[in-house]
Amino acid sequence: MTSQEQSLHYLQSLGYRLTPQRLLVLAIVAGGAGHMGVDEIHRQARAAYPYLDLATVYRTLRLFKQVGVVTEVDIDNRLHYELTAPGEKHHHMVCRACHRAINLSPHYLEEFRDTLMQEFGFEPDVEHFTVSGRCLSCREMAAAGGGTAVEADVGDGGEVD
Amino acid sequence: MTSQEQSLHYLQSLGYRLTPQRLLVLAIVAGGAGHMGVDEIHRQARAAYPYLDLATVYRTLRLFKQVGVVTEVDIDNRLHYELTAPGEKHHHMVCRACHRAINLSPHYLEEFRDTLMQEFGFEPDVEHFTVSGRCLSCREMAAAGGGTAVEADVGDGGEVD
DNA sequence: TATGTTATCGCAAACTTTTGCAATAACTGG
DNA sequence: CCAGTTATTGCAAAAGTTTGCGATAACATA
Repeated sequence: MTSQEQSLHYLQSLGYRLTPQRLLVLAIVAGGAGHMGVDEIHRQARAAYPYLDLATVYRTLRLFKQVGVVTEVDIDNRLHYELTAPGEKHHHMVCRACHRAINLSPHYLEEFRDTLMQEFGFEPDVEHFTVSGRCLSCREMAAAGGGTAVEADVGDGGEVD
Repeated sequence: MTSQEQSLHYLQSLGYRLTPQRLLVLAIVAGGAGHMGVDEIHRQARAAYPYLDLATVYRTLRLFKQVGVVTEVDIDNRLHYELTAPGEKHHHMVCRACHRAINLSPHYLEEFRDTLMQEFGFEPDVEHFTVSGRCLSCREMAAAGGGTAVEADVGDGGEVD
């Protein structure tokens, strides 16, 4: 049983229905390399099934995220999704300057999570976890370029995961 | 010199201009108790200066956040802002079920931050940090209510901060 | 104080994401 | 396999947030 089929069984066991739209979106996210933007998922989905609406894509991805099938990453104020790889989960550090996403092993979060659970009874969503910040190269660049007030507008950002 | 005036001087020292709109927005956020929604800030601002546009409020708050004057908190997919209190900074845990925000002392983040800096050279924005998850009471409720697939729609959420 | 430069504003429109609603289709039980 | 229940869809519209652009006003210099 592939991991896709597992996800589908899991959805069904939770009482959700298996629709062609959901199969399609899952297949596309599974097929894509790394994080995919919502619009790209929608575009690919339309190629196979032209009637599929953007709202359905959003709803489907929200559901997938809720049950843990996909992982949501916010890159430059836009939602991106990737398959949650069980066993080799990872989180993300997204640079606020170049918008590149760097993988982060869950190991770094475990301690933090445990502390929050013990101290506050608060269960953080480490499944869907993203830290924003500045990556090494952007920090170096900023240090070299020096401190103008008006921040340089950064282009599209580069390859991701 | 009040902390508001300090913020304004700081803005100016970075090369940003001091405009009535910025003074107004800063005063309102400083005057509000706890996190304020963008629309509420806008409404209050309009009372004093009816021409002030929503886009300006957004731009102003984004700038304030960027320079660290305010802290952004995402509550149920809506942006909220509060004054960054230097010396007594805190972060937030936002419950994804009841949307309540619980304060989190920076102490819990320091170690995490140091690790990321050392291992990856990545400087996380712990200034503007929010963990989503489920709070104690919502977890207990979920455990009692048990596992229907369709999640109960949760109301407006309660007091914050 | 007068003048030039340019960051900022207001407005309008775009973009991203969410939501209401009637029609449809997935699952259930007979 | 058929009918009933209701989750899900597509569509349209709203809500929240961002952006382009010409006009304005803040700051610097003289």
